Amino acid sequence: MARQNTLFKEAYNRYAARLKPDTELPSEPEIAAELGVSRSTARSILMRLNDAGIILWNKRQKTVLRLPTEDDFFPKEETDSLHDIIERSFMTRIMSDEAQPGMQINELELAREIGTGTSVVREFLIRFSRFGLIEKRPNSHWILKGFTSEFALELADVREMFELHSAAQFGRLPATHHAWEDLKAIEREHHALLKDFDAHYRDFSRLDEKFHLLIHRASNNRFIADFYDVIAIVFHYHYQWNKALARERNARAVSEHLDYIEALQSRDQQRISAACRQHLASARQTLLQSIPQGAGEVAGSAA
Amino acid sequence: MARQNTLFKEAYNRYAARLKPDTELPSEPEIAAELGVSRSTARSILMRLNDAGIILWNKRQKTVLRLPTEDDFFPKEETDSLHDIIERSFMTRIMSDEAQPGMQINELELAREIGTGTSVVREFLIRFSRFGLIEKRPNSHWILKGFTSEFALELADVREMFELHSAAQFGRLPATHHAWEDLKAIEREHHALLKDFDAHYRDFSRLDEKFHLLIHRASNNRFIADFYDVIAIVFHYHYQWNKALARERNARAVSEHLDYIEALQSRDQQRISAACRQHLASARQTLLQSIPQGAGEVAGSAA
DNA sequence: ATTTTGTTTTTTATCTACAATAAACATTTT
DNA sequence: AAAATGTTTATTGTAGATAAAAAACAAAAT
Repeated sequence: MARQNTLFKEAYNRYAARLKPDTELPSEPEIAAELGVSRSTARSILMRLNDAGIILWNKRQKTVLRLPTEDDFFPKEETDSLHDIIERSFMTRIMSDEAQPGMQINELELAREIGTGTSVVREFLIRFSRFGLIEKRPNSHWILKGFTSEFALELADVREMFELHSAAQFGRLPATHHAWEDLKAIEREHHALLKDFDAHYRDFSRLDEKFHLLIHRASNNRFIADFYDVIAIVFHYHYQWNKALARERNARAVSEHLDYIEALQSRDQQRISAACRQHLASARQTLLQSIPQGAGEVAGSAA
Repeated sequence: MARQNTLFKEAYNRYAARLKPDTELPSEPEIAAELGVSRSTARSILMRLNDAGIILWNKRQKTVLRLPTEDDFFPKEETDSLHDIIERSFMTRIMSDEAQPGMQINELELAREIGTGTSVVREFLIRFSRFGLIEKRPNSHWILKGFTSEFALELADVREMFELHSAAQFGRLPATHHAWEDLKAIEREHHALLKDFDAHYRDFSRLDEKFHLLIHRASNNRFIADFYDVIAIVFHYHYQWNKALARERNARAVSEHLDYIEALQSRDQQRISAACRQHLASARQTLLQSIPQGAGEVAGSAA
């Protein structure tokens, strides 16, 4: 098959879930905009809802007849985009113990294991290469550089440069800028998390990402924003993978965040810089401690 | 056809050009290593050299009979890799006046104009997107963000952060490190350039790239190294494109480079930082001055 | 006159096939 | 035995085909 209609299925599920009984649905362009898809896809969704007897569709009239049942939804396996499937599958492999730095990556083999064509895998690898974890030998294979301590150090260095810059910019934002409200909201979320920390400390990673993203946005720089994707993906899989001492780590990070937020709100560049450094230094520590031991010592590609 | 044998042709030309009359050629693996290709490709080259009567090849015996003539070489158009062709073609379009920021990029159209398949164009665009000049709308087209003043400013900001960091690292390199010799050599090249500046100032761009690359290498950071590709490509096409005032610009840059080199050699972090800032500030100026006027304002193309 | 729906066209995402190239294996030569 | 050559196999790079999705165009309804 040339292409899976996962977008349609995913959007269908999304829309079906939010239907309210005995209501009228808006116009096609409006539905499309709500779902973030084209009108063609929106129409396909309406058509299927109509066929399933969930709505009655006649030109402008679109009446919800009943709520969808479990059976009306597409199963979750069918709604993942190919790109997400490959990313998950690939990251799991990269973070596993079998993955040794210096290892070759075989496009065809990867494609077969994931159950997809080679071109998608290929395009994924090209996109993924900007994360610095793999490298291409032209006319030949990819090489896994691996999640090594060198990687973590290089990542942390750039992160520090960028975040110091962004945090300084943040401190210069005019008082009317909406980022200040966003920061307040994030501060409240931190306090809420602390209220019942034992029950909620696992939610910290989401909040962490949100906080740093807000800061990086202040830089208004596409290269910094793009680099934040690298950090986000590394931390995302890193959190999933290394759960030891999560409670202590997160507790420390929350308290550092609160200092950092306070410093930002003071708009005192000295304080901002100090709080930022403090937090990033301990984030660096955390990342380094989670590197699989022995990684980096294997096969330092000579060729 | 599935694939062009441009690698073979390019390597053939390269090898034919360095043949010396009445000599014996080394073993196949040795030739392959010299050319940076696989033994299969090296053998194809030998086979063709033999067929053309340029060498006599019998197992281990490979005697050069005559030097290749003009006709023996493949024409230059046939030795460019597809990737290079696409890059050139695409950069020319991007830098041209017709290219307005916000414009859509059509894969199929690009492929047709370049005379190639869509997959190569697609993969090129994915790779190219890290330069921050284009952006993808998922399930839809690419958008040209364009060579605007925002782009130049964002690029210059990151460049300054990275180069200050790298230059500081450079200053800490042990005296035995070969980078110091490389720096000396580059210093000499600058002086040589100055000797007959009017005749040679156009060679400066090559030297400029070499100099900054040397500095960035000291950072030993893959993200900084990767980012330098962005700078290099922008400056490469920028130099080609904006030749006005080249002499003055280059004269100024050479003198700044010499200060910068001296500062590095002093290993005094204060001096290094000052010289680096000085030079990057004027590089930023230069880049900004070369932005096509009106870029960034999508609608009206002023006369 | 603008918005909505109906219909058609264009473009992207993905798969498959195949030549070029690399890599592996087998045989010969030193 | 080690290195070189000869031969076969595996993998990448690229083109072309096709379904999904977006976009454009046309007709109808407010």
